[in-house]
Amino acid sequence: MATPVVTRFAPSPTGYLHAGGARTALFNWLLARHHGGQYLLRIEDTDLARSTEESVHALLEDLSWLGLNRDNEQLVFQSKRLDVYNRIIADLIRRELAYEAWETPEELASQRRQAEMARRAFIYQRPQLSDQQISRYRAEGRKPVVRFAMPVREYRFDDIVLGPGQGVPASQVQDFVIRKGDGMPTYHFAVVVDDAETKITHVLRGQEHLLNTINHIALQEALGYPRPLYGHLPIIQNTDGSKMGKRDRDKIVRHHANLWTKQHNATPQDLAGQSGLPTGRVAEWLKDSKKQLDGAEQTKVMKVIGLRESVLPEILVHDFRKSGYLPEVLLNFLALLGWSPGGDRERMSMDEMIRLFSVEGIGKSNAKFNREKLLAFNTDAVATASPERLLVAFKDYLSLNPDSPLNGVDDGTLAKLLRMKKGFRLLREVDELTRFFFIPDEQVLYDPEAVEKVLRKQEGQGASALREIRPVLEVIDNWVATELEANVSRHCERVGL
RNA sequence: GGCCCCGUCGUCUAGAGGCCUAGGACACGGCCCUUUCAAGGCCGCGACACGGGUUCGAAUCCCGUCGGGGUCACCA
Repeated sequence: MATPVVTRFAPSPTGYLHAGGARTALFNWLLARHHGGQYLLRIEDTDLARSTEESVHALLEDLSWLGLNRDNEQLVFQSKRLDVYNRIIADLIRRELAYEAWETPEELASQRRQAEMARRAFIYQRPQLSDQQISRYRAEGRKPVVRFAMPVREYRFDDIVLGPGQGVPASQVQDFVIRKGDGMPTYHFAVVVDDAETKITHVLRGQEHLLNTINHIALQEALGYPRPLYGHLPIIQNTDGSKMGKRDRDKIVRHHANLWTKQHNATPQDLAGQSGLPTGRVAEWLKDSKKQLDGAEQTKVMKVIGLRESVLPEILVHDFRKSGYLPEVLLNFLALLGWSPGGDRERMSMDEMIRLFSVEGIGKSNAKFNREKLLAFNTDAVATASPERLLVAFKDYLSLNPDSPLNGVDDGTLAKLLRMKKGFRLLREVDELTRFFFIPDEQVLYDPEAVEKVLRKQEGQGASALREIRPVLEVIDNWVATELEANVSRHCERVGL
């Protein structure tokens, strides 16, 4: 009997789940489900400055929308396990496999600068410190970090995606931090301890972790832990080849905000005032591309400058949900970014993916995120989805778009709207193209292109045709399709249209 | 820059030495349908990065070049 497969997804709660994270979660989930194993969820909140409780909620919400259910009832938070980590670290120090290091971040930064100027990679060198120096640092109030004394040798491991012999030569290994100045363990340490404790058998993660693996292996060897199988997934990129991240949206909003201030001869103060945000915040954000607005701030600014949600590329799972994609479609598409069941197979249900999933089908090269294809998948899926499925999805969409006038409309009517717009691509389209039913006439927005093309064409013939059809429709008692068709046709024949 | 990973149509990929005149999907182009926007139908354009080997035979194996990406945190 083979050992059961245990996988995990271990996000850090620093914001919404993004598409790349969702794919990592999906692959681990699929692997576990395919083998009838377990898929665990753990929260890696060791970064005190960036982790938030809201993010934890957002993460759970996104994961549950996607339907990637976990097998551990109790959520593990690393921040609540300090005693466990500290005990192990104390033991490593006692065995002289780890030690306290006293450099300040500034000192390290300057060492790195020197390395960079010398055009070589920075390798940390453990200084020989006397007891006096150490007590002097202590007296200064310095907080030491703990570093793992990495045995200097070549490290190699077999990657289940990239193949055998992955790793680095001895020249690249260095002692790395396992406990930070604030007392929290680093990712490298906590991940090794927790994976071992929960008996994780397979770790599928992004390729950005490939070289980290040697640190984890060294730690496992020092602690007598078994080594799970590692598989490093190709990275998801934007169409231009850059790494896909949430900055992409912020960049676009900033660009339009700057345009807006120019066109309206406005100041950052004006923008801040109108959007109800602190002036300093907005001014800094406008000129500093390293600063980012959070989701709520972004929405406020977009309202002021008249930027529509639909021009922003979706990056976060939340974005896709808000745009009106079906979760199973997102997952199907994400699965195909770096994995293929072989042959021509593309459109798959969750059950099919579980059945067909295998590590062998995971590719090695990076994949660019192609929204057009995702849209096409969604178009297909909503065209074949049952009315019940669509209604549920539509109501979910509306719950994320509280500003839509369709909120509060009864289910029967929503179902009719969905039927009426058959052939739609995104639920957002149904919303935007049918909201004229539910808002005052003067708020109805006309598509200028359509007005030109239809109403104004042939010297306003389009508009007058509509005017003339009105009395024809008014007198119809039995408001059904056949009746409408008959009356409209008769009218058209009469006036020669 | 050091180290590491990768390299089939514009994009995602199928392809595990002869099944390949390289298949599919999305995009794109044309035609059809349609007084909006879509959806739909038919047809088409389009790739093995380059150079050397190995072999009777290479997209598939080896080497080099070039190109892309990752990493070099008290972030994960």
